This record gives sequence, C-alpha cells and structure tokens, in this order.
Amino acid sequence: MCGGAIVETEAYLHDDPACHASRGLTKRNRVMFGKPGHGYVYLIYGFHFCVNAVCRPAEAVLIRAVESTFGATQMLARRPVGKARELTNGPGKLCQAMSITRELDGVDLCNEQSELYIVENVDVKKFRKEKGPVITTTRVGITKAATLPLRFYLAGSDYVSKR
DNA sequence: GGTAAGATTGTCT
DNA sequence: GACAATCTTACCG
Repeated sequence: MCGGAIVETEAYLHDDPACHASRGLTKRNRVMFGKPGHGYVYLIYGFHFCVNAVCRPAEAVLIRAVESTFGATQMLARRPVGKARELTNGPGKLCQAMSITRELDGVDLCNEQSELYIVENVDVKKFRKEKGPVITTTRVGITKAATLPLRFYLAGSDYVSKR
C-alpha cells in the first residue's frame, strides 16, 4: 500500500487537439470512451507511463504530480532517489514510484478494492488548505493547443514538476 | 509495410 | 540548456 495527495493535474477536453481522444476512438485511448471514473494509462516515448482519470466521455485529467503521504518506503524501493521530492514530481515518476503500468489501464478509480483508486477525505481538504491556492497555467510538454490554461497545481507544494 | 512523432526523464555540458 | 534513450500508435502508401 502506498499513496498520496494529487498536487498537479492537466485537463484534456474532447475538442482539444492535444487530447488523445480528439481524433476518435483508437486501440490506445479506448478507455477514454468508456465509463467515467476509470483510469487511462499509456506508455509515452517508449519509456514512461502516464495516468489519467477519465471524467467525461473522451475527456480526462492527467495526474502530473503526487505528494506521498504513506508507503513512501515501498515507493523508494521501486524508485531510488536522493531527495524525497524527486519521487513523484512528474507524470512518469509517480507511475514508476507507485508501480502504475499498462496493466492498470481501465481500472475503476472509484472502487476502493481496485489496485489503484482516488478518494477525497478530510486529510486531503486539510492538505489543500495548508498548500495554498490552486494556480492555473498552461500545459507542459505538448505541441498542440499549448496556450490553453488547463494545468492546475497547488502553490505551496514542493512536489510540483515545474513552476 | 514503413515511418514520423509523442501529455518524459536522466545525464552531460 | 541540449540531447539521447526506446517503443507504441497513427497515418500514408
């Protein structure tokens, strides 16, 4: 068991050229056309995995950074790093640390019996208060629709990938 | 059947 | 700051 608070996300909308689902259903993005609440996991650049939470049909939120709150020992075993923040301050990094792979593509994120799931609890609310306001900026690492303000992160978190 | 590009990261300068 | 590593998918012929 390991986990943490999501501190950085990006949104991908159905009419957004940067969204994998914008050009219709394919083998890779089929999960995005399924039921909302499921996880979309894919391999990028042949090296790293990225996780998304499907929110509406053909629309998803990319999880870019997590601040680990428990199970950090296990995560460090999978991803040995010097500084704690290096553990999960990037979409590919957090997938390695939490052993998120393509096997989890399509997982039900709303079911606490799943290998991977997302919940909102009182600690998260307190965490958000401590970490300050949510900053909205442009998305990172994309070439299409790069100016849309669809990236969100907590101003006070050390685990945000880029400022 | 071939090829170009990608929602990244780590390493070297 | 620049660049290589490495592979799946999408698109064209």
